Amino acid sequence: MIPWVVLERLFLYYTYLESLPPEVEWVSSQMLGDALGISGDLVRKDMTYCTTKGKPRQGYPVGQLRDHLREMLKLDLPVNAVLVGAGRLGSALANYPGFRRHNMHILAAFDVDPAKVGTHVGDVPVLPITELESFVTRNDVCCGIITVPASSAQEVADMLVRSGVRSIWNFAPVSLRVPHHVVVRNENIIEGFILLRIQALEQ
Amino acid sequence: MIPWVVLERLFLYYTYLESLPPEVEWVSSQMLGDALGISGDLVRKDMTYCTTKGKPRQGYPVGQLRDHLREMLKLDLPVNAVLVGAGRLGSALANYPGFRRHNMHILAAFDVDPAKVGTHVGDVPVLPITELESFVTRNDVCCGIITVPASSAQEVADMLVRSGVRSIWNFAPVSLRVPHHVVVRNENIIEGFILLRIQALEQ
DNA sequence: TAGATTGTTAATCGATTAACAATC
DNA sequence: TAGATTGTTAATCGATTAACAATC
Repeated sequence: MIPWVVLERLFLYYTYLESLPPEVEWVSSQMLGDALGISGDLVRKDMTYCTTKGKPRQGYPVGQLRDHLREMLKLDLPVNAVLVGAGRLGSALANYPGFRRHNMHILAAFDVDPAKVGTHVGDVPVLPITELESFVTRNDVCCGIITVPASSAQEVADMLVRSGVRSIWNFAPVSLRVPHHVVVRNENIIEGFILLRIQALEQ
Repeated sequence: MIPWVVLERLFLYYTYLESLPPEVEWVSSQMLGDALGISGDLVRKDMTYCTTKGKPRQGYPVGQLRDHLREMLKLDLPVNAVLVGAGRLGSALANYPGFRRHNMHILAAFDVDPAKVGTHVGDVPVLPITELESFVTRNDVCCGIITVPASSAQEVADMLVRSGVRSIWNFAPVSLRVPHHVVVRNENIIEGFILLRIQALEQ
């Protein structure tokens, strides 16, 4: 119901509020916006999605707003995920401290390489890809993270869909085809770079 | 001049055209769109930014369009970059094969940790952070990639700006403040996850 | 009180979709 | 020719910005 663009900004607000020292009790739309490169107008508009109300001349109550955003973004709800592809990127993600802090639990990584099976990436065990589907089904995994090469990404996505995940986070540089009930987010690494270089070269 | 959203899609088109077998000589807007989850209408609209023209009943000439997109996106122009932060994510990026394929050269990585200095991530040498500014100035580096923790990201960004990079690709979960002439792309890893979990949980 | 800041409505802007004549 | 597909214009949609009355 809340548009994605708004959700993204709500999460930015949340992160910023978390970073404030505890003695800061009020924050104005202007302050919030300036810190994040967003106009104060837009911040106030976004706030209409929150039940937390501001006060003229004071702004918004930091603690209350932060807690409310935390609830809206469901940050307290634990979510189980698996990683497919235990290469360097997979390993980096498995160890990303932000995940645990936000109640995101990567239960296992899967790989085709027999040399990797049985090892760990961080403290995440690497299992054979053949066990992916039964593992997902048994462990209430709702999110699959794809960090395999582009050539096998679709195949992995199909396996994840079959095993019942509701969302896929794709780091392979391809567009995945999945049924409507599965949400996909493409994180096309190279694309960011291309855009940056174009911008930088044009100046 | 071409809007970012369009540039992103042009790159998707390019990637798709590259993946086609050589015997495919023509591609219609419908085909292109279907493969990428984009409407044919929008594909044709995007094509108005290209000088390559399509033909009624045939579509667009694959080879010509691909070459033209390659030129528009300046994929042949080599670009030098440096990596700041030689942790797991930095290491994953240093070894990402797509960069070299797209003429993106990561010349060096920088880190504060003396244990890392002198080693390599992939075939990229790790240098002390104190040498960052002089290295960037001497080697015509136009892009800095930040993979340090959030707490030191702004400091690193300031160093990069001082040394004259024109673009910054930021993987730390903070909003960076930089002058107008520097382009920043934030790749806030955790944000993608948060959005996915909300979508998946709401269904 | 005066002034800062909210909450909300109206105006603007830009991107996508729809429609359709032109064309091979 | 008939039909598929382009290129382009108009309509729609949604997001951001501007404006301003309400309020503490």
